[in-house]
Amino acid sequence: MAKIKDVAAAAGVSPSTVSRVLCNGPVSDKVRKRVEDAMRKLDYRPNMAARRLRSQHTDTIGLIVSDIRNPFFTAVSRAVEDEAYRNGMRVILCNTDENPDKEAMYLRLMQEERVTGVIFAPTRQTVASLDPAALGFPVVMIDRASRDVITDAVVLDNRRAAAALVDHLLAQGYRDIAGVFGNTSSTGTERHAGFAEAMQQAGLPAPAQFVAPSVEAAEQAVLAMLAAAQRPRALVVSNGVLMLGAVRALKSAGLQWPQDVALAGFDNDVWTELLGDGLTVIEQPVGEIGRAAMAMLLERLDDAERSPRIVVLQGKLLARGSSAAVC
Amino acid sequence: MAKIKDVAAAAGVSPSTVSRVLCNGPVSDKVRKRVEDAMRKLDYRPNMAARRLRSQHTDTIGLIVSDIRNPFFTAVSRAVEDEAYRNGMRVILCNTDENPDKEAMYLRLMQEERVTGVIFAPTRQTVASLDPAALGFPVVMIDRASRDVITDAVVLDNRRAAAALVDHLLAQGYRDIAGVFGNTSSTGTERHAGFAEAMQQAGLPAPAQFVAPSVEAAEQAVLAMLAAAQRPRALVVSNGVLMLGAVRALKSAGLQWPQDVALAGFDNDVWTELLGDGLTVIEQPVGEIGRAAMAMLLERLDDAERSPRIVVLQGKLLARGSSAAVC
DNA sequence: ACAAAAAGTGGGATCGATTTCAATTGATAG
DNA sequence: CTATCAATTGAAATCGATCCCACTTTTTGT
Repeated sequence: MAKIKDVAAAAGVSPSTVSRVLCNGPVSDKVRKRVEDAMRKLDYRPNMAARRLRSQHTDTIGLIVSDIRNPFFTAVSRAVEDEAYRNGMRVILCNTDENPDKEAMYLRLMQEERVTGVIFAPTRQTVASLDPAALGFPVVMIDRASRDVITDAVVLDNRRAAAALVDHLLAQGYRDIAGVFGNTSSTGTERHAGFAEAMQQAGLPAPAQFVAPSVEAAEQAVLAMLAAAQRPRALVVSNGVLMLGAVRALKSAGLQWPQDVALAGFDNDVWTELLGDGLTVIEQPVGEIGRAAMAMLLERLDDAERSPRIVVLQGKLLARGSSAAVC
Repeated sequence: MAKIKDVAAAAGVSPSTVSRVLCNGPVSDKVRKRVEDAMRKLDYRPNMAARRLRSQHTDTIGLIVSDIRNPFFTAVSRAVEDEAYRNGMRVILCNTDENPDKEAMYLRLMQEERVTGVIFAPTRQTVASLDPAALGFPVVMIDRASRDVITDAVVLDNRRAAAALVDHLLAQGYRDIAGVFGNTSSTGTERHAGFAEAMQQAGLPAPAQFVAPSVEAAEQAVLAMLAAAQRPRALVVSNGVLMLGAVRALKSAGLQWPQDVALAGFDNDVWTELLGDGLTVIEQPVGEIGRAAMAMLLERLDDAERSPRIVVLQGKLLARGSSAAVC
């Protein structure tokens, strides 16, 4: 494979000059053309490892999420990658399965890669123990954020969104409402807070379950809730993955929604509108979240000193059949 | 940030020796421990760019798919990444949107990265024009493959699977069966072939539509088919994305399945089992596809000379309500 | 106990680019 | 026509590791 020296020789210039046309340095048009021709002729491909080593910037960002199969993260990832490539950067994607050990390992990996920055959806545990300053690269958190702001972050207004679901259910006439929340992320905590607050404001108890963030865990939990002495009349579910579990539980218990149990949750996954008359959900602006995260990262790279900020985006309530008022 | 020289100095050894403990070279236990302590003390992180440049292997693979948001590719990606990280390799993910220009651009990028290998789901157009030998790295195709084998590949037995769907529908008593297929990938072509063959064997006409691989395109096409003078009694749909379009079309046309139109397709996406009594689909072994692709790549790296092979995996027919016999 | 083989270690070249600095060329002004 | 300055270009150092080779130390066999 041709290297820069070969191109230089073929074009009758020095390697420095070739490098300059590569980096858009000052080169006369005549020479530039000659060099570009030589590159084409030799089918030259600059060696990224060499460039990165010498130039000390990798133009690579890390994207660390729990599981790319979660449609929320799938959509965010796609947006992040589009933005990244548009800005000439590469993306390294990591799945942590909400496992703090994997998170630590991938953060370490990011250091070895000397990434320009990282977009990260951390577990609560990691967020509590993380020292972003020691990492050596800026971090933008997504979906989840630390209580006391230390890094940039892009999150949904989770409390408000959860409260909106509750208010909607109340308006539809439901009273016995229970909640199911993920137990590993701050998102679950926040949504629970919004749920509890809204219920309290209505003078109602706010029974809630915290479960592992998997379909199976949610299914089990919801099955148990449905089998309880007095089953809730409506369910608020903290995210799309758990919602899938809830739907499975209802189906296997032979229950209908909203007739037997109303449903409302998060994430406008493609299938939610197809089920019966649709599931009522808070739609998250997934594309915008990814783009905003990438934009914040770029701004941070421009100005390392500016104080960390949190972008809070609003969800959109899509009221559908699963929370319809029962006659 | 500490470099290898600093570690060497701190441990009182030469850089060569530090490198040896990094690469599991021959080092006495005593010295190894001293070096590891120094690494810890200095919080040393090897510079990947430097290692890659010097060692001439990047331990990086490219994964080029049309869209990570397609659940099929999401699942395959996850499997590929798990395997890759298990083998100490990194993954660069690229979305091409079935666009040959983007495919070419990403392949070029892979060359610049000097990737160890690439796992690639190409469009028909690219597969036809691709010269794998000129790329400089091995390619394993997934989901799609060239007619005349030039590279390793992992694919589904598409003809058989499509035929299985047809046979199933026939067995359920359906006769007027139409097909909807993607027009950019060999997968669509193959599945159509299986569909047409099976229909022909039954002495039936095999009306088929080829559409762009998007939900919207499928929705439009199916709407048109449903509005036609004599609408088909059953639909075979070539993949999960198109199936979503078909379902939307049926819904918006106010038609029920299987009462008005039976449905059968590909990809056991989570939601397919939740819709009514479930959608009949061919389940692809998505995890296995990813793992097999990664395994083939590793084997190829071991032995560049062995002749290319294609791994053909079988799909599994999940007969559900959408293709039930109507009384 | 001694020769031969193996294991461990260090020195210095090297991977392929960018960057710094100095040199050259060309343009402009006086 | 020459002095000045800006625009191009080249030479050589450098990024941070690995690898080859030579040298020293230890182990093994007899």
